[in-house]
Amino acid sequence: MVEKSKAATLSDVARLAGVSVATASKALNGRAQVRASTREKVLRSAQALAFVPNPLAQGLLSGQTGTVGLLTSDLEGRFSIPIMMGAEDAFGAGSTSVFLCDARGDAIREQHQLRALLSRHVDGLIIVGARPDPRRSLGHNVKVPVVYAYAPSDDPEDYSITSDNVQGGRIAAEHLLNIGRRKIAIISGDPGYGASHDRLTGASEALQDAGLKPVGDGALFGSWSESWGRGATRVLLEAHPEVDGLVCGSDQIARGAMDALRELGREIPDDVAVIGHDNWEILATDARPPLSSIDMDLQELGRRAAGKLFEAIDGHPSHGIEKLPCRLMVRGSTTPTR
Amino acid sequence: MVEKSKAATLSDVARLAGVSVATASKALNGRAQVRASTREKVLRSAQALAFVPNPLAQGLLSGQTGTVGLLTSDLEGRFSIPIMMGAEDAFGAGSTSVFLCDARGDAIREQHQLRALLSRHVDGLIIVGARPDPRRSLGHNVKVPVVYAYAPSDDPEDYSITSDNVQGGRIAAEHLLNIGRRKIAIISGDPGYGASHDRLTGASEALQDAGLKPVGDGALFGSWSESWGRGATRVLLEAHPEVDGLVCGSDQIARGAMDALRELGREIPDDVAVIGHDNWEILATDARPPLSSIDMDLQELGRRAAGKLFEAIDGHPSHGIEKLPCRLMVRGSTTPTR
DNA sequence: AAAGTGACCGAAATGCTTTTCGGCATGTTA
DNA sequence: TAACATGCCGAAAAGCATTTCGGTCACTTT
Repeated sequence: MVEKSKAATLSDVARLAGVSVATASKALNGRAQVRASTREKVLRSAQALAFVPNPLAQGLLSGQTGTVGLLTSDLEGRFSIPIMMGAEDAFGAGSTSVFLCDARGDAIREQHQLRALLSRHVDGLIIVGARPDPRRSLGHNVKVPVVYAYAPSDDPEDYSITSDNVQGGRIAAEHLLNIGRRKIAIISGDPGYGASHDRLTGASEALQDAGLKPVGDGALFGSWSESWGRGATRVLLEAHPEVDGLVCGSDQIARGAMDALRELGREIPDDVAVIGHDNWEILATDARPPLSSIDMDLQELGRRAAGKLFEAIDGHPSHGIEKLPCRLMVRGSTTPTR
Repeated sequence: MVEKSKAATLSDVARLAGVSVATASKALNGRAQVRASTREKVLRSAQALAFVPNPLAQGLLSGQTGTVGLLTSDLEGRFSIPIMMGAEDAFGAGSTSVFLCDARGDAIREQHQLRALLSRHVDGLIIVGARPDPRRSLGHNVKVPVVYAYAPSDDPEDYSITSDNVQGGRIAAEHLLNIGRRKIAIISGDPGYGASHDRLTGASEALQDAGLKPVGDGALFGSWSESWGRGATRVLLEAHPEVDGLVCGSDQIARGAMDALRELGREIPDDVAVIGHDNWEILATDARPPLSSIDMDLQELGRRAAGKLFEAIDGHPSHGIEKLPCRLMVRGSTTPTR
């Protein structure tokens, strides 16, 4: 019942309805020059045969294929996935299908995939980066609209949408301020990532606006790992035992920090409140206590990217870099019990 | 330089080469009835124009589109991703493109996506499940080859490839035996998952083969969470302090168990060795000590699924359920230091 | 020299849908 | 009633690559 034996064609429908294929086409597409009764007949025939127009033939004629390419530089990256979901969500709702390609972080491979997609005459492209730092533009000789998601293009003529890490860092720190913390330290992530610096900038600004400075020198860079979180926390607490709030560059770092705090005998969140970044559910919800975090709303980012691509395909392209604000997810690690 | 201004067609090539489109086609496709010098001319023209045959036109004629559908029931599930990568890897190497669809675990939505894929005349389908329990078959009225990955079909006529959880549980326990542990307990996961039972079965068999029985009653079911791992470990150690090895149903459980063990003052792995399942890098490698685990080799599973789908498309379908063996990943949690 | 044999190339059909344009028939107006 | 307008439908082309089949030309054979 999923598919008829041999996929009915338009001429099958026309024959059954007793009209020409031209008339059948017009009837099905709502063209004007068809009598109501004729249209009715055609529609019933199409229904009976479970007719679905062949997209290949349609595309051959119109030039539009109803497909888009989703080219990720790295499928492993957990950030690409929600973006893909959002995009797939937005497209799937219409009648657009998504070609998935993974470049494995390899530029050669990316070129290859790109050619494959273009040869299939995709109507547009979404380029999903693995990390939120700028990447090289595909250039203007690609004749279909392109939207860059997560990793913005280095060409301001392109349209890119990425996460607002400065704002994310800001609301993380503001949240700790809101629950009354004043001795707030910041543990950043890998200094090779722009996101590390942006998040730090945002958090620092928030503290500054409150007339405060981060405890320590505010430039604790390391890696995105739990062990860095543990190590940094120990060093930090040794030098500044007065710390009562910790803004961490990622959830992994926060998990490590929480481990270290527990081993140092600090209660979370009563002695020290901790907030992470990324809202990586599996790490955040199962922590002790559950970890508050900053959600980058990546699925929404994917949806927006898809929406912008649609607009560009319809002839209304955007330009520049759009930053999607992050959202605060409050959990036990910043909900004082006393 | 990525794409010519307007996509050269075969007749452009033919005109430039001074031959007919028929001859040009034959020359490019290696057909016999073309003089070598003519073929040469055509090839050069094609090169000059960067000619790529339009897959739409090709597909219209041949019935084959060079596309397959990848229908996942749940993109969030971290298990689908490596499988997709493997499949995309296998297809991308050839000239097949992959349509990605996410059913969000909804049967209605799945039907919708399925129709969309079939209307696009995909040459085959890979159905990726979110969990390794059997799922309903799509049935035989789908006229293209179908391969089920991770979640097997309930119809033995279909071809499915899934992870061998019994074998995975077995090698986990065997590994602990190999490093000399004899008081081994098993903490299973969610009893609603067949994988929980299978992994338990495998581990129990291994112990039995060694003339041992699992410490406790061997039926500790709970959930796939860290907190379950913590709780179960505490209960277990209270009743059976002699435990020296722990087979956990997942890496999350193992992480929880390790937390609890540390709080109980047990050294890992010297007092108690711990092994998880799934080899979820982010949890396993950053644990203290790094967590040994069982890798389901999901990327290979995806590649195999793609390979089998190719064979089926070529007219050589397989049937039944194939189980892909798991691999042991040894890390610090089972590498005694004294 | 006439008939025959390959080798090689091109016209045309195929696959399916959409669109344009011409044509038929009915109804309307002078 | 003749001329015209309108509404509706169908033939045909376009979009592109592939394949079949018929045809041309050069060369061989008798």
